[in-house]
Amino acid sequence: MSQHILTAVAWPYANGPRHIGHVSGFGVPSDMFSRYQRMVGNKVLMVSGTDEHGTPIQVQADKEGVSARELADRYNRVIVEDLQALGLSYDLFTRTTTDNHYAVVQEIFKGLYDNGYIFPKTTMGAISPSTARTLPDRYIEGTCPICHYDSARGDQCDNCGNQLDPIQLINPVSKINGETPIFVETEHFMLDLPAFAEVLGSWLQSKQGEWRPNVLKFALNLLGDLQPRAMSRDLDWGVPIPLEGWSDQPNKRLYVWFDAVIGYLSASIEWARRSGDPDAWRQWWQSPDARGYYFMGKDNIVFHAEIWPALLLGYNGQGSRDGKPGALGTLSLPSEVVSSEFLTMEGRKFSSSRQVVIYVRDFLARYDADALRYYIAVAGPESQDTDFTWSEFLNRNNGELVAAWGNLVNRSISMAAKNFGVIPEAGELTDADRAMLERSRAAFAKAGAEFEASRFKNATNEAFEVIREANRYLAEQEPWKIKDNPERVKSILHVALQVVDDAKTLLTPVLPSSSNKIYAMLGGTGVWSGMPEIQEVTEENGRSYPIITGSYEGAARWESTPIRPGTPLAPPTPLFTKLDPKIVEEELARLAG
RNA sequence: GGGGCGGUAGCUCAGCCGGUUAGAGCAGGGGACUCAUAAUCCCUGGGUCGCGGGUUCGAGUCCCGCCCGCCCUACCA
Repeated sequence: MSQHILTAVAWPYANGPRHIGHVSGFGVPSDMFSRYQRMVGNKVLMVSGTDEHGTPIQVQADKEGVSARELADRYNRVIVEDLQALGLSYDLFTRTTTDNHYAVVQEIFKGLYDNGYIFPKTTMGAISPSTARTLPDRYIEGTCPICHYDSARGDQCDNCGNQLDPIQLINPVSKINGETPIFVETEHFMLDLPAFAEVLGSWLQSKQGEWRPNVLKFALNLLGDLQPRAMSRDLDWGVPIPLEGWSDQPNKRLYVWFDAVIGYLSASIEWARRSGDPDAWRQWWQSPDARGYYFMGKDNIVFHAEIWPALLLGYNGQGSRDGKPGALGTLSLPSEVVSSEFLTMEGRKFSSSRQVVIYVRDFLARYDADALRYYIAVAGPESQDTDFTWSEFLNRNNGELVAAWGNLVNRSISMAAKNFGVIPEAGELTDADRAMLERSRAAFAKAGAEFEASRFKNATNEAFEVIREANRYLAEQEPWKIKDNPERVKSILHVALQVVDDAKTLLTPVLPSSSNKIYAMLGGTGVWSGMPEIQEVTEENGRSYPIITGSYEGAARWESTPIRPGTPLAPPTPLFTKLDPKIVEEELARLAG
């Protein structure tokens, strides 16, 4: 039975290029999941985009002397190009600065407001006297009033760990320009999170045994101490507040996180409009059979397991104040929140400023996308922090991708091409032949269950066990030694090629572009697993921007497909590039400086 | 300070509800083979499962304490 699956992928923040840690946390895992789901016949809608509002972008833009929009435009394009180059199969990758996004965000805000879940509150905020801009707590530093540590942040003291209000700091200064902030009264809209405590609690309880325990535990733990949370900021770079007396205020905008999570919905709506059926998004958001999977790094759990569900519940009128659904109708909560851990770089945290980083762009300039995808699949931060090292990358690439998998493809096809020029027909099968074929067929159920559960390491390893078994099979059968028995050689190579074909299917979610190549090598026609493309689109207001989209209706199915004897075979060219061990030192030198 | 996660062979990691001699891949050592990007295959050495207690007939596997690393702590996405 075909199901509708929403793959909601965390939105990369557009204040700079993204590094391989980012894509290992959400991009590649969500793509492997989506490709697998499409192969089993489900209707996947995979959406994301760049997150472009908020203070960090404004601060970065000020530093560079450009407008926030110019900065966002620049990095939106860089990120779009990088994610496309990685082969991430978004149905739509858009951005948060579109008219559509603004409209959807404002609709959600109004729905929450009308249902009584958002209320105004006056608080004290810090502003910079020279720019008149609000300073977020993070950007204020001073002496801790409790332990007298001299570089406590406005929100918390790193030394004693106490949470602070920036107004308590002794000698507060702006981290941006060193001036002393002034504190003024300011009015903001608060989301009434406590009104959702009960319904969130029972919703989370119902996910017991279904979600990863770390995500669930974390979310349940937060329930105990829910406080109203500000959903607006004193800033001009953001979505205006859609209420009379507020919408025209140049310095009141919705909090960036409020608008960012709504992107999943707005992007779905934008995708539907572009597809020609403006209501098509409802099949993923309003059908009780549809499932929504959200992929992100662990730092985002609170927004996806707590705040986003609360926003949806409030919009639906399902919190303790009740209410009724807004104009879009009742919206579905996440089915699953899949959070990954963090990748570190040669034992250290990624840090752009300290050059402990490798950007996706730089990586792809020197290495193949599938090489990175493979590393992430098999050694990524799936259930715990993992360390990226260049020597591990070299080993994985040369020892596994090239030596085990690439070589199996190469030796099988090249023997068959050289001896017969076509895919040979099998004669009578031996026990060993049948065992080999059975082993590879059995892998579909096993690896499939692993992909379904987002356990990409296990899924990939299952495929590699088939590959190792196939190399062993060839070593034992020794077709090169029985040239006098061509019928037996045909059978052996037929079996080997069938297993190669199966393994390329098993690895399609992980290695789409090399699987496409193998598909073509074995005589496949048309598209096997679709690849994303960049399209330039123009808004009604005349602004144009790049999106990632694509048609992913390929031939790829999650099953063993019989190869067709007689199909012409050309001598193969290597699939993967073997790397010179010298790259390890070269890359380490780049890191250092 | 509070919460979460992790600490298993040289390296990267598997080890659901506790159950026979603790596993894989890579690296190391020895051998075989030559179809293949000197790839592949076979054999092999190697572990006080962070530390200390406890529960149990029996504990990497459960409980308590401690040490170390990482993440979050809600105005960093």
